[in-house]
Amino acid sequence: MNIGEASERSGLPSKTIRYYEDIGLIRPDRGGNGYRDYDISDVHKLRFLQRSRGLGFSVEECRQLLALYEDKSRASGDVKDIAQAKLSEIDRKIREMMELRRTLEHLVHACHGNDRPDCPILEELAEGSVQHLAEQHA
Amino acid sequence: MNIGEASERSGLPSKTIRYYEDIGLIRPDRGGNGYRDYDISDVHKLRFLQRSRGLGFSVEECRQLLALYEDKSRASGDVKDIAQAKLSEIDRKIREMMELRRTLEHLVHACHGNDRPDCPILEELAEGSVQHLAEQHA
DNA sequence: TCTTGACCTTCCAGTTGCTGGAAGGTTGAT
DNA sequence: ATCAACCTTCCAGCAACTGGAAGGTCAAGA
Repeated sequence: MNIGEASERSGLPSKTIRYYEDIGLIRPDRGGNGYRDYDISDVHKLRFLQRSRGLGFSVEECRQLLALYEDKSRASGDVKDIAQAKLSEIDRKIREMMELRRTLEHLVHACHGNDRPDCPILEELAEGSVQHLAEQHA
Repeated sequence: MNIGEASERSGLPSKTIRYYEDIGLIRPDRGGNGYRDYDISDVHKLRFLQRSRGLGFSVEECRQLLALYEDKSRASGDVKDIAQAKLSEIDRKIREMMELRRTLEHLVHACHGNDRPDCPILEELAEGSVQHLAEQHA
């Protein structure tokens, strides 16, 4: 099938599929006209990529997962390790975001939001009461 | 003061400070030797930038906030609007991440993680039971 | 005075993961 | 014949820096 159909079936834009080929994630055949020719197993891989990217795995992690996916002799522990590392990372990001949210909400509530020029949000950004947060992100 | 001291005092790497100048966020003086010369108000702006970036504002949003910060006649409502929009965005991101976390955790728990080749994580990635999630992210 | 090392300068390139557009070839239908 | 809708490659750009090369400057010590 052509790239357009592979795109529809995998849920990935054609541009992205070509990009994945550029970086060596998939290698479809070529027809006599120079068009890429995808078979069903290519579509499987593309869907696999679409889902794992959607789950927050980086392209490099996806490359590892795909290699494990294709390697029938792999150990499931290898996969679990990658997923678990990603889980911790997500937990960390969630914690950071909640901190962020708390600080921002505090600022928003402190601001009367009228037409007068004094603004607690800018004051705190300038003075540094929110420094602990800013540094957490650095 | 030179860029190194401004860097220390603001908590931003010199590279980043030069970059902020490139994109027009600050305009320090230059000494006779061509070195950038920062005064205390430059350091205030840099700290302001460091904190607002740390709070998740994009550089363009920081540019707006900085303009408001410098404009003594601004209305605090303008600032509140920006902060509130950012708050909603963060809420949305947190919700997405929690979804992600839930799915990943499910996968990790389903996987026995031993040396046998069958792996529930890869199976689900391949079969698409996590599709609802992947699509949320697209 | 010379030299060393820590600064500073500019410019160019790379990162991640695509996305957009230009310029052109192919295909299928009317 | 021609038209749209495909497909191809290549080049450029997004955010927000970061790294490195090549070179200028400055202060202190031998």
